[in-house]
Amino acid sequence: MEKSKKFSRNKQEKINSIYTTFYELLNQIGFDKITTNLIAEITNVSIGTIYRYFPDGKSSIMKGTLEHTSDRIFDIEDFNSMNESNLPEVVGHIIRKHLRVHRENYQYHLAVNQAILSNKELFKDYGDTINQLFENIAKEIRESNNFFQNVPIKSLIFTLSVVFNTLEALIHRHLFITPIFPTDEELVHFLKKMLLMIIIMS
Amino acid sequence: MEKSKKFSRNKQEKINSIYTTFYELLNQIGFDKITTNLIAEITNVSIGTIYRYFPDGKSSIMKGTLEHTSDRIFDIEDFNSMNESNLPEVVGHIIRKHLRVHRENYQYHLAVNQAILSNKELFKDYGDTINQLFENIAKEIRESNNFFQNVPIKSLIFTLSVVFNTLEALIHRHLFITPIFPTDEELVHFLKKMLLMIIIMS
Amino acid sequence: MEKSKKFSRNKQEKINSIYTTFYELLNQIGFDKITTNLIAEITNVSIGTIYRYFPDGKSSIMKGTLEHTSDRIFDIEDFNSMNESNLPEVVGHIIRKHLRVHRENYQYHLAVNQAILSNKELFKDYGDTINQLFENIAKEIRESNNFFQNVPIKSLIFTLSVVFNTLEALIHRHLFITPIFPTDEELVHFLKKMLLMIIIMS
Amino acid sequence: MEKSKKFSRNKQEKINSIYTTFYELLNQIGFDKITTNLIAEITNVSIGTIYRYFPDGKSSIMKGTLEHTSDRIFDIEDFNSMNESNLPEVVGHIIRKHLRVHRENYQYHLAVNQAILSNKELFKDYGDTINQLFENIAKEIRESNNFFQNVPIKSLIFTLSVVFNTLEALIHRHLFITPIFPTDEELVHFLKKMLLMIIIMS
DNA sequence: TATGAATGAGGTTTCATTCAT
DNA sequence: TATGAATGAAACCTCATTCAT
Repeated sequence: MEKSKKFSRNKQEKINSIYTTFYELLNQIGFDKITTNLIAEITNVSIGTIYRYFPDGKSSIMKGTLEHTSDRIFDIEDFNSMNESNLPEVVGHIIRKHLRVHRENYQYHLAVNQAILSNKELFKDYGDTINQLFENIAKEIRESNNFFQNVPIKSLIFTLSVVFNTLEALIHRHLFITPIFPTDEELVHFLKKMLLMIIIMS
Repeated sequence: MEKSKKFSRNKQEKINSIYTTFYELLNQIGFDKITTNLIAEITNVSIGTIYRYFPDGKSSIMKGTLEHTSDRIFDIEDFNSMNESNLPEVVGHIIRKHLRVHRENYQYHLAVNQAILSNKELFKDYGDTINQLFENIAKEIRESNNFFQNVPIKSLIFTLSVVFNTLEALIHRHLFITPIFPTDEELVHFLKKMLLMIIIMS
Repeated sequence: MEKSKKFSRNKQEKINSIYTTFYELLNQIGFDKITTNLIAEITNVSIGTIYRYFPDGKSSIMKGTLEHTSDRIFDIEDFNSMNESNLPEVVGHIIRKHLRVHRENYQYHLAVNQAILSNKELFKDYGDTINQLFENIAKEIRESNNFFQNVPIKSLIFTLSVVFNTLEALIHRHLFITPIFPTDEELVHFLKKMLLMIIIMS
Repeated sequence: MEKSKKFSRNKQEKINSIYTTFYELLNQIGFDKITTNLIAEITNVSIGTIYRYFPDGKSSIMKGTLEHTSDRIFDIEDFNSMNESNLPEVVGHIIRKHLRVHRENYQYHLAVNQAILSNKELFKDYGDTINQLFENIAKEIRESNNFFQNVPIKSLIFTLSVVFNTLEALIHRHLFITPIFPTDEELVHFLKKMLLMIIIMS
């Protein structure tokens, strides 16, 4: 009954299902093979509608997806509970979590990387979003955690960024290019040492 | 009749110039914008011929290029001269060289990464080639350099591999995803500390 | 509630602003690039409303604009002041004015010509309007100007029509197809001679 | 038998049939309604082939057609036989011929005008072609016809051009916009007077 | 009566690949 | 073997028009 209507009006619903379809397609066939027509067909939305909400087509949707799906990169709680004694433990936890998230959304993260490589533009805003996130985390952990109080805020943000980039870079290579260590646990062990060193040295 | 004959090259010559053209085009316009017709035109070889030697077109050529151009990842000489006292210096040299090579062949390395992500198959042989290279380097430097003589060969290979992967991972992220440090020199400085740590700790 | 009500106009007001928008758009971007959606957006009227008043969309609006904007082709005053001695002067004035109006509304006149060529139907009424105009002018100038009193009315109308057509034809070609003379002033000079000849010979 | 071949190779034949199809379509449905797909379908040539020979699609074909069909605008013979005594006769002949050609290819000339108005670019080269033609005619008639010998060549070219433009402008208006005279013969009579005047006055 | 979200036919163009010569 | 003209599927995107609200 609902279905027989030719024009169904529910803007947000449509946008969401476009995102959902896109996300699923990323996992199923990868960024390169996705076309606007395919998205339209699967979402059961007309191409016109897709271009109404995403004027640049595929790349607009990818851009939106990056922000929309913007997975919790770091949970602030992890940092808040951090202190001198549990530092290694917390860092280990963060690494493990990060690795797990990437494994669980393997195809998605692969596709995001593909998308970034084929269109750096896409990543511009995402980069800003992440930097914003670092600033927020830095502020919060300095407030709630006296362990970080005498670290200058700028320095804290920068350290966070280097840690994050190192983490991402090595996990990316390990998962998508070639395994750096025979087991994930060895990678975690290695990363723990590296990241602690970065934190301590800065 | 003999005179009017066009300058005709033999099979291998043609294949080589296809590779050359392809490599140059990668750096000039990037993987996405290369078309088989363009390769044919520039190489002065017919499309038919291209498909004769590379039945899958562009991706065959990319695959071949990966093996063909397999750039000297590490120069063995760099390692041979290495000893306890000049270790930091040599590592710094290697990092700088690696970074420079990637910057100078930006599009090529970008394309290689794209190719790997979209077709892991392609990377299989390349991975083996690299592992082979590590073994060779390990053997050679143990022979020529008493600094490494009491390190077990397996351990040496493994350390080389971790160092290389870390180096590649961070340079890749710095160049293709987002700059990790404001300047290349800061990245080099950071990498130097990291890699030395890895070497020392192993 | 009353307060939040948008400023709403009545039917005729809307139609008029659609015409105005259309006319401005013609001169700004040309007929081809105008879309119904754009008209709606700029006029601040919904597309639905546009289709309510102009069931055939763009071409309806063009048709209406032709009648609505029916620019003063000839100012009767110009003729009224005409006499044997100032004939060349007045003719020159009319030509210059005509040319200026076309230059100033280049895109509009271009669009009108395009519209006529692709849909002669559209021009039917316009043609009648113009003929009516000639009759009116002929009558008026005969009444107010004894210079034309002994010319038979039919003949006067016909002469007016030939003059007008010649004028339009040459200005049209000069502006829209290819410049007939290097400068506008040379065209005016040429047209003056031609039109005077036509007038004298008839 | 011939038909069963999937790939038939006859470059020039294909180009010619594209022109033929285009010309016929101009007469049948007009420039605006022609699409590359339609041309391809009717000509029985793939779209790819069309774009191989006409890289800008429709407008390339129109451009080519303009040059290809470039109807004999003036027959040089008409001018060669011209002298002081038969001038009116020859001019009349040229006008009648011109008018007849336009009547016989009404739709084509209409379409050309439409095309020019919607894309002036198209006309650029055509304009040059015509100017070239005037130069050639001017040279030839000065050589073969002592009637024109003491007219400066520049002046002759210019007069030809003004005559041609006036002729075209009025015929265009008479045929495509609104009849200037009740009968063609009256138009011819009028044009004859006008053109002779232009020739004499210059 | 007014709105504007939604539609989708229809146009343009590209390029990997085939195949007649 | 080599050639390159020819193919056509498939991508992109626009915009006139419809219709649920």
